Order: sequence, then C-alpha cells, then structure tokens
Amino acid sequence: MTSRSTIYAVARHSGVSTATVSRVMRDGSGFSATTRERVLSAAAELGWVPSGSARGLAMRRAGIVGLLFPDLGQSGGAEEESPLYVDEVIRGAERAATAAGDAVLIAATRGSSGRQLAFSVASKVDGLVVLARSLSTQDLASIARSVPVVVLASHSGRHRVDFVGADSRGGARQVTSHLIEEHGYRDFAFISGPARSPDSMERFAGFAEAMAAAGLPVPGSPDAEGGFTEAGGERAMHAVLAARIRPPHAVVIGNDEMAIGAMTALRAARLRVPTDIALTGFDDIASARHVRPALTTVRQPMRDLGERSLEVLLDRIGKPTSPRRSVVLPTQVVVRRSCGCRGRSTGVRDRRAR
Amino acid sequence: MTSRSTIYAVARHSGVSTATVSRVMRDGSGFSATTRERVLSAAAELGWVPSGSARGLAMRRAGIVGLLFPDLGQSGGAEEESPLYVDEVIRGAERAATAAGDAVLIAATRGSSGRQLAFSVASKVDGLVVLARSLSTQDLASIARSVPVVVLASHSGRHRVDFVGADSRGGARQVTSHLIEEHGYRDFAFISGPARSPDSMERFAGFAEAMAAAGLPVPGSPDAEGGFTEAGGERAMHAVLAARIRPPHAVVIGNDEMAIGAMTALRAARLRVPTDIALTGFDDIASARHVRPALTTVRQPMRDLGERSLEVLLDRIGKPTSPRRSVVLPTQVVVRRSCGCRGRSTGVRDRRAR
DNA sequence: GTTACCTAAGTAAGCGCTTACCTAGCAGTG
DNA sequence: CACTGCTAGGTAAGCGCTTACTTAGGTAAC
Repeated sequence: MTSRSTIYAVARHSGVSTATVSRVMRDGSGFSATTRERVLSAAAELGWVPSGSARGLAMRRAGIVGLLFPDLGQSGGAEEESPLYVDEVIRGAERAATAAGDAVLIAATRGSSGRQLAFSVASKVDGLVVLARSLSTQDLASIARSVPVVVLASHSGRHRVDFVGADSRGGARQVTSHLIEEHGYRDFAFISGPARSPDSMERFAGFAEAMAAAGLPVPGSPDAEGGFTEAGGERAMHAVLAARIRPPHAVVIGNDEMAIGAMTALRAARLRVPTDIALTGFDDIASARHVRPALTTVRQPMRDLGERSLEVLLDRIGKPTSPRRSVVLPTQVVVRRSCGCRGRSTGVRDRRAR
Repeated sequence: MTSRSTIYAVARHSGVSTATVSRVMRDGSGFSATTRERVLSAAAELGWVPSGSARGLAMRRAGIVGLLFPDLGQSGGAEEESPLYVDEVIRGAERAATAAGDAVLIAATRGSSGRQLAFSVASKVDGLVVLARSLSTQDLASIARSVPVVVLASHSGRHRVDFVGADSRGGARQVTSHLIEEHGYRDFAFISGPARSPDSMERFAGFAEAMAAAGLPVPGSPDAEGGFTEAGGERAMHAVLAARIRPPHAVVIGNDEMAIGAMTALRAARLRVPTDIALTGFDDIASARHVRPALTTVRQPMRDLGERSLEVLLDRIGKPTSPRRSVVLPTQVVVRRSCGCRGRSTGVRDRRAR
C-alpha cells in the first residue's frame, strides 16, 4: 500500500549487496544457501515486488509481448464487435506466452485510432502480433521497422514480416467438395463477408476452386454479402432466394454467424434445412453445435494460431536477423447435419497442411 | 530491425536536448512549433519507439494494468477451460484501459502456478484486477500488500481490497420468482456448479430466498452438482430424474452450459422443454439464444464488470489511500422459451441495483 | 536604461534494476 | 610455503527516459 520497496531496501534488510539480491531473484549462482534464505525472507517481509520497468530497462527486454486486434463496430453502439475468434487467439497467445515466461498485452484498435495505439503498445513490448485488419499496411510497416512483428491473417500479403495463418481457402474448397461429391448438389450459392476482406476473398476463392474442379459453373462473385454478422446473413439469404426462381441446392456461407442468420431466413421462407436446402458455415463457433440442425462448418485452429504466432514472435525476438518465416496451419471440415449428413455430430475430417 | 534507437539519437538528429525531445513527445509545453516539427520528423525518420521500460522507471508508472483470471482444466487436456465470460471481462477491461491510455496485460493462472505468475505479472503493472478463484486468498493478500488490487467476484469476501461484482444472488432470486409467480410451478430442482464455488453458493442462495419468499419448501442443498460444464449438466439432470418418482415442474440451473447439457438429458428421457419440465440457466452465453427452445437465463453484465473494475483500479492507483470501495452491478433476467414463456425471445426484465 | 518576468531550451540527477569486473578467502598443488 | 584456481560476494557503471533546476534572451513596465 505504501510505496513499493526497492532492491536497496531488501539488500540492506538482509545485509548483502543489491547484486546478490538480484542474483538470488534471477536464480543465478554465486551465493550460498544461507544467503539465499536471508534474501528471500527479507523480500517476503518487505513485500517486495521488483520493478518490471527497471528490470526491463537493464535487461533490454520487458518480458512482454503485444497482441493487436481490430475492434469493429463503433464503441458507442455496443453490438457487432470483433469477431469471437479473437478471444480464442488471445487465449492461445496467452498460453504460449505464459509458458515461455512472458506476459501478453492486448489492445484493440478502433477505427482510426490505430496508429497511436499501436505505437503506445509497441513501446511497452518486445514484439507484436498483429491480427489482420487491425492496422493499415503503412502503419504496420513503420512499426515493424523497429519492433519485431508477426502478422496473423488469412493469407500472406506482400508484407515482409513473419506470417502465421490458416488455410481458409483450402477449407472452403473442402466443404464445397464435400457438398458436391458426398451429396451430389450442383446448384450453389455463396454468401460472403465484406467484399474487401481478404478473409472473405480467400473463402470465396476456395469455393470457386472446388466448383471449377468439379466442372461446375464458376460464379464471378458471391451471390450476396452479409458482412459477417447474423443479421447480415439473414438479409443475404433473403436476397439469394429473391434472386432465383427456385432455391439453390446448397449455400456455402462465409462464416457461422451469417449461416445462423441464414437459417432464420430459411425458416421464415418455410424451407427446411437440409432437406430443401443445405448450408455450411465457417469458423465453428460454439453456437454451431447448438443450433438446429447443427451446422456443418470449417474449423480454424484459432487457439493454435495464437500459440504459433507467439512462438514465431519469440523466435524472432531471439534472433532478429533470421530469414522471414511463414506458417500456414491446416483447417478442418466439421461435418454435422446442415449439409445433409446424418448421424452423430462428430464427423471431423482432417485436412493435411499444404 | 536493428536495435531500437534512443532519445539521444533523436535529440542529436534534431539538434536539441533530450529534455526537449521528451517534452515534445509528452506533448507538454516549453518549445516552439518549429522545434516540435524538427523533433517529430527526426523521430519518424529514425523510427524511434520510446522505451516503455525507461519511461516507466522514470515516471514510476508503467501505464499497464494486469488482469488475472483462472484457467481451469489441465493445459494438456484441451477441453473445459476458463468459462467463456472471461473473454467478455477481458474485452471490457481492455476497452476501459485503452480509453484511459493504459494497456492491459492478461495472464491465466493454471493450477498451482498461480503464485509465481501473479508476482511476475504484478511486477510489470501498476495495478491488478483479479478474477475470483484465480489466486489463493493468501497470495492475494500478499500481492495486495504492495500493488493495488481489485477483486472481481460474485460476492465480496472479507478481503480488504476493492471489490466489483454482479448481484448474482438477486438474479437467481428473480428467475426463480418468475418461475413461481408467472408460471405457477411449485415443484423445483436446483442444479449447481461446484459445491465450493462462491458463485454456485450465491446462486443457490438466491434460489432458496425466492422459494422461502413464496412459502415453498426450502431445500438444504442443491439436488445435483454439474461442475459448470455441459457434460456435467447432462449427468446432473439424469441424476435429478433418477432421484424422483416424477420429474419436477422446473429446474433452476447454475449456468447455461449445464442447462444446455440438461436439455440433452431431457431429450434422451423423452421429456419436452418446457411443456413437461421448465429450465433456466445463468450467464446468457451466445448459445443460449440458439439452443431450442431458447434458454431463459440471467444475464450478468460481464463487459461492464470488466470496465468497472478497471475504473475502480485506476482510481485506486490514482489515490492509494482513499477508502475501500465495493461496487455491485445489477443482473437481468432474460426471458425466452425454456421457462414456458412464449413469443419473441426478447423479453428482458430489468433488475434494479440493490 | 534598468528591472522584473516570461519563454524556449539545456544540464544533469535520478528512477530501480543487472552485470562486467574486481576482491578476498580458502582449498588444493608441487 | 608460494602459487593457482574457485567461489561467494561487492562495486559501480550503465539501461533510456523524465523533470527539477538553470540559463539566456526577449519583452513589458517603469
């Protein structure tokens, strides 16, 4: 409660020099067991919590890494914010960092405030994991100039920093092929997220690849756009139905939230899933299992992505000059009911890394 | 990429003293517009990111606050981890911290590692929000001795630190009363979380209060315990059914995950919700809306809790000697279908703060 | 023309650690 | 017994900022 005590107080209290206190705390060598005890008990007695700032300054290493992610939606409006998967990434990063003895600092960039926030965070950490879209390419580059950065995104842009991502294009290709080969659907619609999102584009590309591979007509663009939100998915589904004489056999949807919204739209239109129309999502959020019918979807290993990006970052901090790395983790299609499959909702099909 | 440049480099580069550079960066006064420009462009040119450690040392304020939460489940086992609401709390804390110009450090205590982790985090921050159960009372006390701490929990224990929590007892009382008064149920069961969790106890206490208030028999203890997990809820529901000749009218359940598990059990037992038996949960997780029937539950303002605890913490850091504070936020019952109500799933009933 | 003030800017002393370098004591060698 | 090699421990110089205290001009007041 009173001002934190310092290493000097502890040294005096235990009758040794600060060097010895430091050595004991850092668990080094060069002191006897007795001394060790004396120091430790003095520290406990004084309730000494070493200053991380001082240590960081002296060691040139704060022991902190940062995680920057986007917070969509206006901070006043409450609704629709960062997608849920961010939480998983955070958890994964926390886990890896803690395991390595570091701590993780999180910060959400909102709208245009990104630049300032990023610099403020950068100054407090030894390195930064930046989620896609949380920073302009420019700002990213200027930060990366002086702080180790790894980008976590759906596909590697042309940045020159370390990259970690999931093969979402492959995942989209996989579900689509499942729909074609396993179920024989031929008439498809695709509902995407925001048109400009690289994530959206990757998923659509995977869908298109599968269509092409099966010799089916390849659409030039998604049938509708749902902004990655549940409400948007509902609207998009209505739009798809309105645009056609008869509903498609199946619709591949850019994420689970939108797919859940689409289910609402289909219920309203008196179409049954999957009997009248099949549906797939993307991300495998918790609700995907609970919704009826349970949603067939593509799982991205969010937690693993968080862990891997931390590992890559820590490596990079360790040796700043090693060559740029790029790791892509495989995705998995999770087969449940909404695609027309039946049985227990546990069918998980593996995808190999590419 | 090369070693981060320092304030000295910037000072030299722009032909001023470090004091002036510092003043410009801190946005103080005592320099001309021309100087300001010179400094800023020198900084940009060198890609200077000030050292947070050095600044923290000099200012005796790191500009970082910590959030400590429990990660249940063994780190190997993957499944069942920190309850989902933690994510919401994190988001809230992040928001409040960023708004105040601070950053937040997160760390999950796993098993017995708590003590060490807590000290490591404490040394890096100016203050700490500690979620219930992430630290032993002892460790909490010893940390709180030298670092400002606010506890975020379901009810204020007898710790002598600032406290923030939600009125979960009141929430439990409210749903139970709803079941009694609105629906006329008289025969109840209660499925709780871990017996020793204060959270569990509070919720059960609220349930008991409502029963007593209605002149119904007050059970001495929960009918079954489900450990706050979906699988546990399923088992507990089976146990409840097995223990009775005929199923209760309604069962009040300690959280949503268990309630969802209970639904599975009821489906297996060919009992219909809410026709044959009504159900309520607690927490209002995302899946509560998607499950069929949609789950009537009690919402805790997790995000607000995160924000408030940060505010309280920052206040405390500002004036270490002001009297201990304790803030309790109201909960809200969210009426959906599983209790027997019908219509749109939007019925939200307000609860006043107590 | 003095004197009193104000402003822009510099000087340098910390902030609380770590660690390279040094010292003293002691055991082991030849 | 002189010498070497270890080990436990001390000294003090930073680490990169902030800020109290100064200083040098310039301006306003008399």
